Amino acid sequence: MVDVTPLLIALDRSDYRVTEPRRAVAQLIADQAGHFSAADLVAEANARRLGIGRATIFRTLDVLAELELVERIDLPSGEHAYVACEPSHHHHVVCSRCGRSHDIDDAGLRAVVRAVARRTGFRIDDHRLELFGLCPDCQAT
Amino acid sequence: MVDVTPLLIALDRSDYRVTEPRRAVAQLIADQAGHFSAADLVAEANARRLGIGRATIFRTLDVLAELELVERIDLPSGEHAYVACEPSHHHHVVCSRCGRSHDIDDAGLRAVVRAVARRTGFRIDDHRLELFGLCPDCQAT
DNA sequence: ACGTTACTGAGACTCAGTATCGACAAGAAG
DNA sequence: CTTCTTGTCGATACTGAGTCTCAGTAACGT
Repeated sequence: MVDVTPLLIALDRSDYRVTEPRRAVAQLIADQAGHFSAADLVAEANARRLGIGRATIFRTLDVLAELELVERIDLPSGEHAYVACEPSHHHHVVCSRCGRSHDIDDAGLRAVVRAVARRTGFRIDDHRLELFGLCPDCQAT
Repeated sequence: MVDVTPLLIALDRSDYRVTEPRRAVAQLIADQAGHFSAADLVAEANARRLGIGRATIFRTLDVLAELELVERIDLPSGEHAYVACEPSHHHHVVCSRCGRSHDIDDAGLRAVVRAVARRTGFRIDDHRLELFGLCPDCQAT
């Protein structure tokens, strides 16, 4: 449940065209409560009879991932999923019950990366951190 | 290029049976230089005419992952891969050039996890950290 | 050596993601 | 407003990873 407008604004500012199907997919994404898979969007698009092709959904997800409006995550189960997020480098805590995610910033990770680089001699270019657990709401229930 | 024996010993100690196909798959894994995919093993098994079924390779990988003798990782490209490793909780630095990986321990990550838990209110149960970069050898080249 | 039962290979199957292609529409230019 | 270019569209065929089923087989406790 996010506002669509930021997605559309960012899309407009980019070199990609703002098309009807892309608006629709952006809306679908904004309506997702937690993380979602491409298949979820396809199913939802069909349910709403939007007439959007499967390929278009995958393509739009690629575009949005490219613009960092959406991020690919890998669930512990190994499945691929996406979460809507702010366009800046960061990581996510994902609730394994309701699927909602929070963005988190560095939180000391840079130091960890540096420590590992020093110990192993690797030059570290990229990293991925994903945290899974229960969000405050789901703990309460 | 790892020794197979630890794999076989651990397999023997477990409740799983030590079968010929599993020995063969363990050997294939021990022969891998860096990370590898299920498809790599299938191809290699065919090349060596081991007569091992595709399903068996997937099943054996599941077993070894269960025993934590092998770990599933997700490459930046989104592909699934595996690395052989010591059976204890830890993370990996993966060389994006040669694919070799090093195990790393905590390295301050626990503190990061705690910090995130405190800030977000999440109860964090599981996490995944993967680092990608160039190993010392590949930097030199 | 025997019997239970986990394991196996073959092959059909599912499902995510990709490639292709002719039709279409977004948006720049006039 | 019209035209033109070119990015994008939906349909559909395809690929390739991973799963499922099942009848036959082999591991290993007794």
